[in-house]
Amino acid sequence: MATRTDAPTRREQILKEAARLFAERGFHGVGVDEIGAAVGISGPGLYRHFAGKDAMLAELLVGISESLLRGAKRRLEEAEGVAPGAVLDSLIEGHIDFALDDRPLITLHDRELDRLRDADRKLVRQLQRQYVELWVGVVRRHYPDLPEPAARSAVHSVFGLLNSTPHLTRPGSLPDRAGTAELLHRMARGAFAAAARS
Amino acid sequence: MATRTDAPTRREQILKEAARLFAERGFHGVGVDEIGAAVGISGPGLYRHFAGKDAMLAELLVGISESLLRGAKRRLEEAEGVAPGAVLDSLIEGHIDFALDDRPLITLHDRELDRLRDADRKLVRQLQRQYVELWVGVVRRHYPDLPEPAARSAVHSVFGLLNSTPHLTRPGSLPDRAGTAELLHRMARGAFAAAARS
DNA sequence: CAGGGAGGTTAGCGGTCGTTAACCTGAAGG
DNA sequence: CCTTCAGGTTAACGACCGCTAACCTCCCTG
Repeated sequence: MATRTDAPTRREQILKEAARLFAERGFHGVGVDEIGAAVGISGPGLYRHFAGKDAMLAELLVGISESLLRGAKRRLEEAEGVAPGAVLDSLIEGHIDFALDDRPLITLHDRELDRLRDADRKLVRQLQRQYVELWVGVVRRHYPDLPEPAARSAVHSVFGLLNSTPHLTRPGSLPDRAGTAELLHRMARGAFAAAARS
Repeated sequence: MATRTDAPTRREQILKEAARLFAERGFHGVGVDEIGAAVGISGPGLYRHFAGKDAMLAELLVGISESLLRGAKRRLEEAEGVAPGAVLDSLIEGHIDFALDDRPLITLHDRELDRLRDADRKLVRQLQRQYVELWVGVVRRHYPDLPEPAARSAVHSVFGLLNSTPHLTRPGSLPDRAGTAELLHRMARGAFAAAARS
């Protein structure tokens, strides 16, 4: 995997700033002029790169959903044959990395879905559903006695737990990334274990 | 406690519908005409009851925060002298009841805070902080070895877990309220216990 | 039975927002 | 050296939105 060292393209700059602004003030609370100003150009200049404001949100949400699902699939394949508990740990770790490193995206992910055009929303929902079902499968392999509906609820709840990071430590980045990650990981595992103790 | 049987006032109708709409489409995504239509009057008619759209959101958010804090204080007092674990259970139960019965409000509570005027936002934040600190105190009494910053992070994360209910079961009300509540309760307890296992 | 206030109505104003149109500019390529 | 084109610019349009103004209509009350 070529960890990119080249400068980000203008499109990428725009997406990054748009994500931050959308997460801070909501999709309808941000004007195109603000997004443009955040990357040093003026509002209408954005239309050289995107068809419209909606298209930016769509690309962000589809990108997140695909990235989450792709990462989870990769971790599932890599863990072929190992203990199901280890696979679950790997999924949790991946989700925490995402939540800690791409906080605006995680926020948008479950907050602005309904602002999408029908086709895009369907796609994002489908990707999200696949991601959830992948988790449900792993959880049930590790806790065979946990009924499927309960497992699905538990997965959603653990997502809520892991996605709570944006609420911690408002402005500056987290004080102790490793410690926070480890605490979240332990809590997620504890929550699943408690869900399985019928 | 006089469980009210009388009809809701117009103000209350408006607040309820506004909460639902704000939660569904975001504060900026809802027009006053829509809110009016939801209670059978037209947009400007709302101004007989509220100073403006901002005032509705402010009243909603202050109301939620006060209600949560008041309930938690009451539960804390009622549990004078009992085991700290039981107090924690009572707090969890209260928060779950709120999350299950007032889903739009719980959604607004951590989503639209930044749309408030400065004075209102300060007030709501202060109430939220008191609520969190009350939880932190109870958690630390039950798990004395858990350091305070970790306890605070754990409380925020458990809120994320409990507040995830709006994401479960999209349209209709939950299939099994009691079962859902019990699952959430167990998971919250498991998450706290895991956080305390250094 | 006057009258006055509570709670509506519609018309419209001023501002903002997303988007388009028309134009400009600097760098690359034949 | 001329052309082209990617990537900007400003001006402006149309739609929408929050809110006010002006008016109406019951219903209660002295």
